[in-house]
Amino acid sequence: MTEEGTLTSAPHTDVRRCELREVLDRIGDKWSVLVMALLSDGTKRYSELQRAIEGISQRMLTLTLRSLERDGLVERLVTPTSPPRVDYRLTPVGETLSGQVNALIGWADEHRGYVHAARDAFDSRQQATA
Amino acid sequence: MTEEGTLTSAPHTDVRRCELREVLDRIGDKWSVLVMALLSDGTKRYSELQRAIEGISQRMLTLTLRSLERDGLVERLVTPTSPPRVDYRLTPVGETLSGQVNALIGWADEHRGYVHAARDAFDSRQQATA
DNA sequence: CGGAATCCTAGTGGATACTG
DNA sequence: CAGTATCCACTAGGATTCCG
Repeated sequence: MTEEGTLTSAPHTDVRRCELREVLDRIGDKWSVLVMALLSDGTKRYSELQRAIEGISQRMLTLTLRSLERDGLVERLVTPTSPPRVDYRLTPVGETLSGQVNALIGWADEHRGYVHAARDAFDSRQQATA
Repeated sequence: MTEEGTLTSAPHTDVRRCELREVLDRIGDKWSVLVMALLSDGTKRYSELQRAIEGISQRMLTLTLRSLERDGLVERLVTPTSPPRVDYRLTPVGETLSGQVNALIGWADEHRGYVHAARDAFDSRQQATA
């Protein structure tokens, strides 16, 4: 311990850093939470998701669903008819994460005005400087 | 309304989609929440953050701090001495977001075992197929 | 000390075409 | 319908250098 105490703070920060990164890697991507938000309304087919999300490519929808399935947050239900039918739904754990995300949306909802105002103020300050 | 009702679900989803994207863009990047987590322990200097986060480049630390400041989540306090001293701290709103992030960490903590297990199971299933 | 500017690479994700 | 495969563009972010 070469003279710490003043610079490095609470060691628990380091511990939590790892899992923090994990969640963020999980939900921080472009589509995962959007898919989960839709599935929180109930089971949906692949094509339903594709149309509902609008802007997502087939590639990304598939990749997103796969990784959600891989992590046990979404379940894939295949009905081997012709044409095939595949439904997706949240697992119980997926629902809990969806709940957390909703809390985050709540925060955004509550503070969006503040953030936008701060942003505008900052930008005009910058322009004044430039 | 050209035959909806069966495919597109709850319209509130669309509404929330936007703010959801905004929060995620805000906290989804590589460093923002890490910086906020550190600042939740109290005011810190630029160099303290740089050493504490370890792995962050000067460029990214500066960019991260700037965007957090821009959104009114972090405050920048300059002491024009020589050499200069700059401190950063969370704003009250920044603290509330930090709280949300902590909730997310809580979720990760609680379910990390489940997610890892699901992941391993999925991967070995894939390998069996291949 | 606390940055800004420039350069460059790696990974994320879009467009398109093809398949069971 | 529900994907897979390939190619390509963009940008987040790292390394380095310079500045007040």
